[in-house]
Amino acid sequence: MTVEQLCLSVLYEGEATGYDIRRHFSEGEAALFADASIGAIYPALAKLEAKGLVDFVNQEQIGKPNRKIYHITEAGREAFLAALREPLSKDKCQSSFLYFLRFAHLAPPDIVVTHMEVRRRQLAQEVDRLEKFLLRPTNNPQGRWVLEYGLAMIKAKQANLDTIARKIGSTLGANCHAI
Amino acid sequence: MTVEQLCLSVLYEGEATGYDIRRHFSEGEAALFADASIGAIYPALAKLEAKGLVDFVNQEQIGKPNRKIYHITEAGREAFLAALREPLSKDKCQSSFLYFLRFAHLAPPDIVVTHMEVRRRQLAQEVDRLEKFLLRPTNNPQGRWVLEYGLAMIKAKQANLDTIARKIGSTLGANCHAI
DNA sequence: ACTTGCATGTAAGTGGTTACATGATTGG
DNA sequence: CCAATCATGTAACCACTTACATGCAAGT
Repeated sequence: MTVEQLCLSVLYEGEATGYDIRRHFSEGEAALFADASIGAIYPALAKLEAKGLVDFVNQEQIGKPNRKIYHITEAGREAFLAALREPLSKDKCQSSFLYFLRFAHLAPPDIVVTHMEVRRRQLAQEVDRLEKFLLRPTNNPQGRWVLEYGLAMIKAKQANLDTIARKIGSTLGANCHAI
Repeated sequence: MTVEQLCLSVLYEGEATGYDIRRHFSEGEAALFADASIGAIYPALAKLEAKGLVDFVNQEQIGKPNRKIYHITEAGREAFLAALREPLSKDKCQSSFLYFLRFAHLAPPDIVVTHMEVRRRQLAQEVDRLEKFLLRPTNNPQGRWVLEYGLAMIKAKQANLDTIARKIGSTLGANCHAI
């Protein structure tokens, strides 16, 4: 799952600019399983073009910057399908929130409360976002699976957060080592 | 969540060698929210020692290599607590499995089936592992929260996998573009 | 005989991130 | 008037991964 492969995967399903691809991984459904920053996407697209896996058309716009609209080539399709047959690397997840929670008894209670509230808000927002995606009728089955997976994860996180929130009062009150 | 901070967090709760710390993030509960490779841990410990945040005792063993047993210093404790007050970076998750699933209709059906089976086995294994951890009576409340969180996530993943497995036969059979 | 576990460490290479540069338009 | 959105790109920097080097003991 390098940025190059991720770009190819987006272009497999349709034309896009670097900027479009970025949005895919920040706001789109692809954000559920990967990330790609804008500073990584542009060099990746340049490399893909050098390899002949993608090409682009320059589109001039009035009042807006030019866009390079990228398309996957036949060689690109083949490369993508070939990559899909390779063994999967193991999933990684890195949660600063969970790390914090693990040592919550060492942090000032007000910070704990703030982090919990922020988390709650973020999760609710994410549920909204995904449910809107699911309402759109154009999703293919695979896209829906991913969205449903994401939604299930977030709802499990919400349930967990509630459980912890209930426990946290007594525990933190009792043996808080923080200032 | 740099490797240095992760090392500090482990040493805050007790002495450990670099090797011990590695196990913490590969087999321990900390694996649920972070990762740190052995090649990153040793340099991190050296830097922490240079900063005076940790120190170590050399322990010679018979029939086994020497161990450097690291301890956190008072300055180290302060640095760790200070870091705990800083804003949280957002959680990242990268799932090759989900990426594959998103494009499963383009992969040969036998590969899809294999990946699903491997996934099922991995999830079951992880449930076992976490449940054993939860049986141990020595966990502090925060440790238990993390474990329960991890368990809830995996069970949600299992439920989801079952749902998809049921759907996958019809969908893949109908519009498989793969060879 | 071979692999795995224990245990430390280095060094080359990679695959990013972050910040910067540019610039017009739209909205608060 | 300032920030954000659209849009591309570069370059310095960074943290980490991977592979290697070493070596003994115990299990298969």
